[in-house]
Amino acid sequence: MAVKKTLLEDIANQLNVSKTLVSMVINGKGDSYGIGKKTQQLVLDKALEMEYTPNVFARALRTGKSHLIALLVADISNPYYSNIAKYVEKELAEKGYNLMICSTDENTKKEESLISLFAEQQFMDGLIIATTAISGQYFEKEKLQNFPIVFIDRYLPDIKSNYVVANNYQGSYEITDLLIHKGCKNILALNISPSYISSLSERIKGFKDCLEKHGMPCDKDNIVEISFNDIQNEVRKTLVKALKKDKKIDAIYTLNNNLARACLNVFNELGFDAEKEGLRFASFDDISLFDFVKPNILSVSQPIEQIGVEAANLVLKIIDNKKSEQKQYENIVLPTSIISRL
Amino acid sequence: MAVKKTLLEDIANQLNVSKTLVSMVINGKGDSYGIGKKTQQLVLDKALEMEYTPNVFARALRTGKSHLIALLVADISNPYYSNIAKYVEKELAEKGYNLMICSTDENTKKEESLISLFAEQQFMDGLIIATTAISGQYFEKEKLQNFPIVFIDRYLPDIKSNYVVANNYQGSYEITDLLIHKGCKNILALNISPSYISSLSERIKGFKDCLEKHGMPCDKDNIVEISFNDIQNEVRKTLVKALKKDKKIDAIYTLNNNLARACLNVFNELGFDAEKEGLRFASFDDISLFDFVKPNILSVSQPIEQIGVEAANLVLKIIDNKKSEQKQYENIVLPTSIISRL
DNA sequence: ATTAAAATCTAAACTTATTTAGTTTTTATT
DNA sequence: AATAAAAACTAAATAAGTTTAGATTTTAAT
Repeated sequence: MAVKKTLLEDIANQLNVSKTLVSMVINGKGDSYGIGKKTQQLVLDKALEMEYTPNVFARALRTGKSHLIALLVADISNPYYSNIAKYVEKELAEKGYNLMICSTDENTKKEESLISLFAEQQFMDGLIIATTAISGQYFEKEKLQNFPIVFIDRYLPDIKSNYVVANNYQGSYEITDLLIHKGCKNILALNISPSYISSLSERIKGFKDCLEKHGMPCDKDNIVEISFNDIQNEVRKTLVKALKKDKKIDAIYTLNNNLARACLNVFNELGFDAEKEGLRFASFDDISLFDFVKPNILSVSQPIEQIGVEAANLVLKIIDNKKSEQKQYENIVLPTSIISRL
Repeated sequence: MAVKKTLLEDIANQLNVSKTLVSMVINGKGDSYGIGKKTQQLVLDKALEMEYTPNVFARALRTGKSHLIALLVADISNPYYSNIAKYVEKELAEKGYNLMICSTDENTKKEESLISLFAEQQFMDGLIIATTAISGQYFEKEKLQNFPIVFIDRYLPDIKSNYVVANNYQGSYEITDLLIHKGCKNILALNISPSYISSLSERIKGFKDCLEKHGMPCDKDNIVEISFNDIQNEVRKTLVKALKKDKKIDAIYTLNNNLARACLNVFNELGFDAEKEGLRFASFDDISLFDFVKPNILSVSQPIEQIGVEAANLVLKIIDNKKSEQKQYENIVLPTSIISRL
């Protein structure tokens, strides 16, 4: 009934050679092990004929390499992550690796249990992660010390690590600068809490520094933290309050695409026309559909393809370096660009 | 230097029992194999203390089960797929399975090689796929006969299979009906070629049937096929021509979200204001940002969460049924809803 | 105190590859 | 033809679990 798979041994039996030899040839080590040319061809032909595909598990068990890389993100349905995932996958596929994508739901416990599953028994050869961790503590575990990890989007300032991130500080500084040049005097920045995440804290820093440089005050009312679990409601409350204040705001700057979306929803709910009211709207993260959204969105675009490609190559590099024991860290910071839509 | 992992045997040695016993207890089969209660507790405690995590490969090699499900989609950065992925992942995680997501780039060769890798050596316990295949031929391969596969989004009419799809026919019929009720007399439908894909052909059928029912002509000019590899350019050409024709079109209906995006791009390029020109815009697939896009988009929304959840459960069900040898197919067709935005 | 029955536990086989440490065969040299 | 060197090949160990078949040990019954 069930078709049984072709094994190395089946090929060996058909050709009256050892499975050792077959294994060597299949793995392209025929020459280095001094297997005769004709024999090699025979094996290759027979393998094709019998539709041989190696058992991934037996191979990984023996070699300790799975040729799998995991990508852990908070939410794969977020276009920022799913676009990165696309490029990571593409780049890895070219190098003979498969990618396993998992969502952690911004849940640190889930993140840790996945890392444990993936790393501790070398299920994965490496890991690319947009971590939700507060501190680097978990990653200092002895068992993770030798495991190739590349952080993307965010890094953990308290530990040494390999990471690939956008220049969040500069992007944020520049978009703030643009708003100010367009005449904005009272900008409301919406941030996500928990805001310890490096990318967010740097965006905030860029925002503050820019205000300061222009001699503009930045009181508490200018930055509101929205808690991740209740974005929509908290944004609504915040906007309703901010829009009817005496000292009217003339720009809203959301620190990520989820917040931008939430704001747009509130505008719709309230029937608020930002453009008519002379309110500028800016956001970190650029999404392709922003091109068609009203009001116009000024945005900071991250080099998504580059982040994906660099992260993939960095993790492979670390895997290669593992043999040579020297441990050093690479930190890649990529420039953002401003999409001005005016 | 490198920390060595805890093995079953390490636990066994510490407790002076056999690794057989440890394995049984770890797998929750202590009772059924008649292992004493105290012994079980000892093993569990020791395993925790030594931070034991089983080697996934050794286990999978012996049992033939990996507890991995693969999700193959054409493009993970398409929000339609990434949203489905999110729910599939969530549902599977609850049942103790991990999901591996891969993009095929609408490339049939890549799709086949991934399926071969995943299925033929039981790398994966099951597969959920939005196939790019033209026919069911590849899936009739003997080696795939016993492999749990669930099609999503599209199915292959020429073979029996398990699938979970939206009711493309009805969704398309309804949105066409809505356009007509709004007074549209000359609708331009943009389709993707290759259009043999079941979801697209059914959408076209719904469109045509609805026109016919209303006694409206549907000549060749009403449906244009855009080839997948050059969407943007072909859409531009098509629209430029259509907008300056004598018999002016009064609605555009794009058959998926990629086409919608391309149309919006062209509107922007041309500075064409659809609303002012009295042109309605409709699209199959609803994307959350459509809420804020100008012109207003009438759309067919697919039950994304439901598709993900049903697909996950169906593949698990097939895996369970495999033992009992009876082979029957489940075809789940879920209703769509119209988002009218007027 | 035996013996049978029930309760616990274990040795060894098994999963499918890779790798080590050889062995056998062929070729070249004297 | 004998020997050394090179080329071609292989048996067995190994990776880390699970499962089978059977061995002990304990308890219960006479």
